[in-house]
Amino acid sequence: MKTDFIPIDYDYFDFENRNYVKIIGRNSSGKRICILDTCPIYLWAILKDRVKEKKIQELIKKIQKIKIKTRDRETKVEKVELHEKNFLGKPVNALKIFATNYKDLHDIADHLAFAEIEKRRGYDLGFTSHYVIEKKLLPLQWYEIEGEEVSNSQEFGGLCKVLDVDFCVYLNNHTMLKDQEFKPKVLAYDIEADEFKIGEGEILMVSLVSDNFNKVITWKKNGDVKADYIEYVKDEAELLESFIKNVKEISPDFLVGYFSDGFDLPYLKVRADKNKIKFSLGLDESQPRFYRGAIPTGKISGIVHIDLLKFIQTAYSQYMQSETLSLNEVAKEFLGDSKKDFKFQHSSKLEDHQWKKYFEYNLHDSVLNYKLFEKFWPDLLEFTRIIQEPIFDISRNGMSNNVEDFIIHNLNKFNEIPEKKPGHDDIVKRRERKPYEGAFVFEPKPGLYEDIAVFDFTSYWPSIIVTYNLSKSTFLEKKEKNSTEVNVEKKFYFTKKPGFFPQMLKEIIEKRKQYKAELKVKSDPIKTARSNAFKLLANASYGYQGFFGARYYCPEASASVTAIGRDLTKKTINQINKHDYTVIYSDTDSISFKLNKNPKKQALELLKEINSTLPGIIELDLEGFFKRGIWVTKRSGDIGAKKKYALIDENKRLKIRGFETVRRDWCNLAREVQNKILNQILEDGNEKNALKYFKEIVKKIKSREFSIEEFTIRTQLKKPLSEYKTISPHVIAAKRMNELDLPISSGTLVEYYIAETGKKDKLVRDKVKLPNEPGEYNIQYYLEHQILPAVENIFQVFNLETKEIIDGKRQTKLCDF
DNA sequence: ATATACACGGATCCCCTATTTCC
DNA sequence: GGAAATAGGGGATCCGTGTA
Repeated sequence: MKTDFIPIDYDYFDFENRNYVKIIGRNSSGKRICILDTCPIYLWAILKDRVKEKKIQELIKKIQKIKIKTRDRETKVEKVELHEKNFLGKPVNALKIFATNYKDLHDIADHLAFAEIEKRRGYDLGFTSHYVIEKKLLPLQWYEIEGEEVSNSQEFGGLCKVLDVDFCVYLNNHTMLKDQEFKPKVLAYDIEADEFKIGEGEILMVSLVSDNFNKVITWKKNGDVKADYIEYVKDEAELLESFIKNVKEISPDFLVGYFSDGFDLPYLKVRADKNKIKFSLGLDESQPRFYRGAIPTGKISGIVHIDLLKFIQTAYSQYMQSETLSLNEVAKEFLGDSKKDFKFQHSSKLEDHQWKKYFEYNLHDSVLNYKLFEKFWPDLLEFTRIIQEPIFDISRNGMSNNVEDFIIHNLNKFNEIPEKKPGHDDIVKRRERKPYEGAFVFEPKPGLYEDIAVFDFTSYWPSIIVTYNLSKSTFLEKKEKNSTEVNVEKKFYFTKKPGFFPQMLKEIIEKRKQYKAELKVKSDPIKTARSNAFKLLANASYGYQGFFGARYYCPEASASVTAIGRDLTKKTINQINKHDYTVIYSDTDSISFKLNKNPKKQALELLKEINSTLPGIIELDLEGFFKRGIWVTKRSGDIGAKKKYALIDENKRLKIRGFETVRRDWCNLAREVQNKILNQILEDGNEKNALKYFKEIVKKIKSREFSIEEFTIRTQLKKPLSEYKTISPHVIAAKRMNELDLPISSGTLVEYYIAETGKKDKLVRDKVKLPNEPGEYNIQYYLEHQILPAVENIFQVFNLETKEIIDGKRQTKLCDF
């Protein structure tokens, strides 16, 4: 049969010792199709230089005879071919050694201890990656496929018969089609249970949201709530059965949750086990499979289970305003919507009239999940297409994995044999490496400045990698003729013959440029996010080379990137200073400078001039013009603080970096007060109003006019309690929570405040109280350790000693101004 | 489990010295 | 009067959270 087809979910199985791929997807009329296919499996044996033809032929014969007996099966080398390939950019002779099953590749590699063989590679890729590379049937791209329909056949042990799809096809050939829209079928879900620990309590309700479909399944009939979205069932067992039934009826491509890898899906599975119900969500009636990790991963056969939290974590968290990645905050930021108001209580404590709210709350969580998926779908799609791994993995992988997968799937264009993953010993050694020197940060002179321009290099590190061809495969052990020389601690040399990694990176940078251009035409949050996501992928490519787990680890390249970057930034600073401007500050790829009464147009001319001298694809861009900006001193000493500044543009929009205002581990009041003062000073151009405001605040604090919430300090636990060497206030707070049976773990955002104790406690931690513990905020602590530190350096710019305002002394210095 | 380095700043830890306390 | 305990100063270290 012939049809169009878009591959969505990839899985594989063994039949008669051979690997087969099982791809679930759709055609344009919405029919669900399963494709079965196989591909040759092989590894590479890279031969040493100058092995004679005769020797090679002998070697091939020897390898062809390899037979391996493992505990459960017998296998052999199927055939051996000689190829001319590249490895790390250098031409090599390599034997392509074919096997029956990809799981045998490791064993075969172990049997290749021949003197003629230099290295063995390509045995650690995984079958799905292998298949996609071999057959180029790429995820989420449209194809015309042709093959034999096997829907009702007994082949492969009757696999197709149990599969809940419209057609099962054994693939003969496929050609890529022009892109057309694909609107996936999405089902969002969310559960509510009494206990947080997986499977400890009963599941009270589960909500499901899809296109024109809203449902809450529950067995809690308290309050007799009537609503058309509620489906009442008898008990938890029926709830689970109804959940399975609903999923099967809707038959989504994507089942979407939030933290559902770590909560909803495993919870459902454990409760199903307890109720002796087979949790057969898969299209082949299989139960979800969980893969161990810090947080388990839940895979459902044929339906892509997406945990939005994971994708947001790797792709967006760095660029978000939200301080936590809770569904509520993320929904607020991306949807302008939030969770329904409902205070969690144990169901036994709920009164009848509260249940309606609970159901609505539960339903709305799924609504948010559904909407978030819609928001992120373009991004998931782009990431999947460019990286070429199944979306299930793309949505969960960290950035290093994404970069590496991108490389792996593009190696064939360069006739490259893949490098292997580092082994345990390599990793240990790599982790001991001293950090290489990073970016250059200019020490600012504290002060309030007027009329500022900010330039920045676009995708700085990646464009240096591309321009100077810096990577593992281009790194030279010794100086060669016509090579690039980089002065780091010693001299590093790189060939000028373009390497595959820099060339691939160029593609990512171009994508990023394209999205940024679109963003400039018309901005919306998702375009911003997408542009940032590609920026992240590009920047991660730089980090990747310095990452100990990378196949293409090359700290020499990373160190060279930053060395070149430091030089170029400094050179550009000098160039700007020479043109009658004054550089105030610079960090890595950005330079802020005073216009010194020169017109903006002139600064843009300078930008053009600089750009004409920049090498390769390196480009300097205008970040913006600003009316005023403030830089302050460090808390210790009187030198200018780096990574701390605030700017205001013509439209009174603030850009605050590094200040306590943007740090979540400071109490709200300190952050608010600092924000207002920065805003006021930058708007007014002087400190008068700000100072008046500050004095009022101090008075109010002293007369206890604020509530405890304003003083709550939030700090995240970054590891298990037992691993802390220093018992800091947030550790004490966490310990207290633990005693009260409140759930804490690595990652928990601990909240506490510093209270009056009446005693002469030396340590801050002795004054810690949890938000709901009765007490009064410690006036002295908050003034001296939160409010004052937040504003002191700002007023110091105007030669004001704020300490005296707190102590209530007369303001002598004020008159001096 | 894990992209990199640079940077700030609070709180505690730890060592040393000076002072106080105890017998 | 001498030894032990305590206080406090200051630098080192831990820790969380930013910027790029």
